[in-house]
Amino acid sequence: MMVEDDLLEPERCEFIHVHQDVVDQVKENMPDEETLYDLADLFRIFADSTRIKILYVLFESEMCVCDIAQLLGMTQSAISHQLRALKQSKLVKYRREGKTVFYSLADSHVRTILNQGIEHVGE
Amino acid sequence: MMVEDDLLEPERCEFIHVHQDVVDQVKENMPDEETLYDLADLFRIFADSTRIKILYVLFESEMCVCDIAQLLGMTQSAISHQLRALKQSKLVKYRREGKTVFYSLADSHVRTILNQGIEHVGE
DNA sequence: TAAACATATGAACAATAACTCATATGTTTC
DNA sequence: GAAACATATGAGTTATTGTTCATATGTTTA
Repeated sequence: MMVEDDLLEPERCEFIHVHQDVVDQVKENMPDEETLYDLADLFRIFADSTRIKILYVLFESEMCVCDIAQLLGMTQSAISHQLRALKQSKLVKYRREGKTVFYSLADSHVRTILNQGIEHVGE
Repeated sequence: MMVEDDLLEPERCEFIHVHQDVVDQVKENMPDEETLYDLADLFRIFADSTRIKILYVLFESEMCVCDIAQLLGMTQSAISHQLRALKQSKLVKYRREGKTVFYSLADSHVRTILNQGIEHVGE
């Protein structure tokens, strides 16, 4: 009739081996769940080569959607969708000038993050 | 009989507006395709909160798979799969001691990248 | 060598996401 | 106001991925 608890978690070992103070340190320094999800969402933006290309383009100059599409050899629609993602993550900002919308980098962390990435992959 | 070329690319504007020297700068500073894919692959590893948690855990101490699973309240299998991804990206390294495998951080860039991310999301 | 334990991994499933296509919105010019 | 242009966006399709489940591999001890 009674179901044993340990039967429900068969894949984890029973005891933790590291010292309690390490466990405490981990819990103290671990960001809260919400921050962790925000972090993952942010890095997901960098996890696509099209978006990385757009960021590299914007390193040089602010630019309209049309020019970015031309430069990267992609459709206006595809670029616009990706700019939306970059905008939502506050990595780029924009200003309108007549029919044209100019995008530019919004954040100084972008360069550092990409540079550290480049260093890691070894280029 | 002949199909016009411009009918095949209806979504891009015809001309590029920025000056040629900007175009040249972009092409000069843009990493090559392979590097861009490697970069995207690297950031894809950071794009998951489970893997970020594992990295934060390893900030404190090297640790066995079992302890990481316990600490994060997840199955051994799930953690092992993610450690594999982290290993393949050379973000963690491991050493075997009897039945136990200890994982630790392999790269100093990890902290910088995560710290910049934290700063960006504003914590 | 058998049993117990720690870890790794293949397959399946559900969820997410990039691009395309079609179309809508916003702005300027005639 | 209509036409032309620049940009944005919803829906659909295909591809990718995180977790679970079952099981395999590797190590120690009896």
